[in-house]
Amino acid sequence: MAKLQNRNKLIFRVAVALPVYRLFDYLAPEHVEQPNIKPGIRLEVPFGKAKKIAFLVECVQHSDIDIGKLKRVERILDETPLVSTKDLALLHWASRYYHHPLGEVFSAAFPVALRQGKSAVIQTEKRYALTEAGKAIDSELLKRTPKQKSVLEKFRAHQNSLSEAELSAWNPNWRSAVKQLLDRQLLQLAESESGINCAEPIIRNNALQCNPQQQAAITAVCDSLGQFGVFLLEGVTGSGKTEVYMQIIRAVLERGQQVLVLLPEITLTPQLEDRFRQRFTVNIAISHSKLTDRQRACAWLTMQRGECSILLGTRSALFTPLKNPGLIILDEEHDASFKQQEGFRFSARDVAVVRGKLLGIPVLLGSATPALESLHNADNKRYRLLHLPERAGNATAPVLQLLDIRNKRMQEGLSEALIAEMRRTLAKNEQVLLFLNRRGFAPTLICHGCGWVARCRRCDANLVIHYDEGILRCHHCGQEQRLVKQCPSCKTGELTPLGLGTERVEKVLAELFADKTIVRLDRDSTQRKGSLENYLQQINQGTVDIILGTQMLAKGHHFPNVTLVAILDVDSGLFSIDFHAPEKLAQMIVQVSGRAGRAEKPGRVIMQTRQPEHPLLTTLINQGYNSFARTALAERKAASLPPFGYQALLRVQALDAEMPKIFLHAVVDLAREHAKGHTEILGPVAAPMARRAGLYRYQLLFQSSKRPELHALLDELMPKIEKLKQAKKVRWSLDVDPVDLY
DNA sequence: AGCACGCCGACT
DNA sequence: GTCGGCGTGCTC
Repeated sequence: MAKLQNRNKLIFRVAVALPVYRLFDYLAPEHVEQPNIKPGIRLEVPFGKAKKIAFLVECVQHSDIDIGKLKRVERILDETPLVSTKDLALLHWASRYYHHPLGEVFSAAFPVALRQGKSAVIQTEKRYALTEAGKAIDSELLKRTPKQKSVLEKFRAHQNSLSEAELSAWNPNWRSAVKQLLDRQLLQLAESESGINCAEPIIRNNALQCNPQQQAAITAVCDSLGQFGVFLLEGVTGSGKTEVYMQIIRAVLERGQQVLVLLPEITLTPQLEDRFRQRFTVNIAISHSKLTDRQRACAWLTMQRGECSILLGTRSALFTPLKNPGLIILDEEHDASFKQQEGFRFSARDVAVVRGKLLGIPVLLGSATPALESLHNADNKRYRLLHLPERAGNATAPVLQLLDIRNKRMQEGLSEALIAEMRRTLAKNEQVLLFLNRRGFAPTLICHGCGWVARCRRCDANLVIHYDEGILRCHHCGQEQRLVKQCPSCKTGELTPLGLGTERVEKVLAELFADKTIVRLDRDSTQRKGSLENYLQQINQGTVDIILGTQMLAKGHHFPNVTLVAILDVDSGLFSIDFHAPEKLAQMIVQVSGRAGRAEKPGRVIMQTRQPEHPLLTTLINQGYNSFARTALAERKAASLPPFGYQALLRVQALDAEMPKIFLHAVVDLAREHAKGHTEILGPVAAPMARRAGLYRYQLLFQSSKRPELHALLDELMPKIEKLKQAKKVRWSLDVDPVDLY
């Protein structure tokens, strides 16, 4: 009966941004004819008591839900889909591959403003600039209106022009002063950045001369424009990858096509943007997490309409629609920040490759230290390897050496031999860079009397001493407490800092090199906005002698006058339980090394170690990253680990200590029903950090030598997991191709 | 994810 | 006697 009634009814099957796998059916709005309606458009639908934005997945004639219970779509937000059919196919693929709800995948592809239902018009930001009078006026004349004076000076400090967002970031109460300055004709409305028509020609004629390897790489990709192909550009630091990118981009632009350039989170320095703007006269859009929602929506829409030709962005920009797609570049492809680590856990690198395939365009992956997966794909001929062995210009590669510190006298992590090398370098007026991947003063506070250790109350972790702030801080949940003076346990023992952090090294450096300028670069010292840029400027002006820092030193920044790099504690990276750790350590060493010797002065890299015979280190030093990678790949193969096996990790956490385990046992029972011979179910086991931020954590690893078999299992399993009654009592998420097992 | 419905403790 | 705690269940 119901089925009869349902005939000829137009039903919209939609995805909403919820952590549920199923789709929802709605009656089409009145007077809507199917041929006009295409999947991908945004809709407003009544959902429970609220209204929600939904994405149309398909139009159907029949629903499994009783037609009387269907609600009607409230409003159609887009006349035509904002994403192409091919990109819709990409989103469906990603939802299937990562076993993540389609609505949330759609959500990730749209900028915040659009997924909240705003109309797809570009809200261009107003931009203000000093008038000629404003540039000329002596700011002292404004001293009786101090707010206007400070606004004027702000404009002078920023090339005389600022956007609304930039002003708001500086001082939220800028509007009245700006209005007064507009009235006084010291300020004017400037041309907004987007919407300028593409000027001819698209390139300024300032390309660099390329060496034969660079030329070969450019030719290889350019010959493949207009068709799918993946290229892995393996080029050491300073080998001129960016120049290769730019010359290929030029060829794409000349075909009237657009380029998507993806960069790791931290490397999105203005440096690359500057180089692109100097080279290309086309409109360039920028998209990363530090921009406002409006700015990101603007970048997304201008690319979608073809008003910009190049997009420079981070992971989340991957799904930006392109009117005329021509090329996807993903720089530093090995970088872990391309993997989204929460919610919809996707690898921007892997999805970019699939996108290139669907769009029929080349994908260019670049790195000095390619991921083992990528090298393996090159071995299989799935990717084509392009090699840039030479450093451009006269720069010579840095020399890597191990410094055996066994039984050596150490001063807060610095051996005497290293200190002597530092003095020699500084005497030549050259800079020294010290790398230690641990913030704070010391990672442990221990009682010399009774052995008590300062632990986080909410995590299985020690509290880190931050002397400068007078606190103990947990680096996993952020919890802080006052630095205690007396042992809370025995009340008598002496509290001793154990281990080494950047703060502690900074203090000893200040004693050992009292006449030198030392800069510490880590998350703590660069928290204030712009302070990192400030420090980098000081370093490049040569007013800094010793640079000390964490991970953030390893990426992107050029320090031309640094001739000595020291990695203070290379050993701590050698003994991680995660099988990715050797790869990450080798990449880190090579990346840090790349900071030295970029100019004509040769660079040296000293690694302090108590494991001077460790094969990872000796292979890397004597034979280079590629040989290390070969060895590591052979080990992965022997153990059937990725990329020779396929993994998915089900993570669970809950306030209750037992629930995660109980839930995972129920999952294992379900999984055993479906698992085939090539797939193993490992666990449940406690997560390496069994408690974090007050939640107890367990995990279950699926591992298979056959990817289709693993995915078939997950296809069956995930909807059933969702319905498990224990699932409501825990927070769970699936991570396909996990890159860290924490 | 929100948001409401639904049974057990400290308050006017 | 009520206000409200967050456990559980649903959303077309």
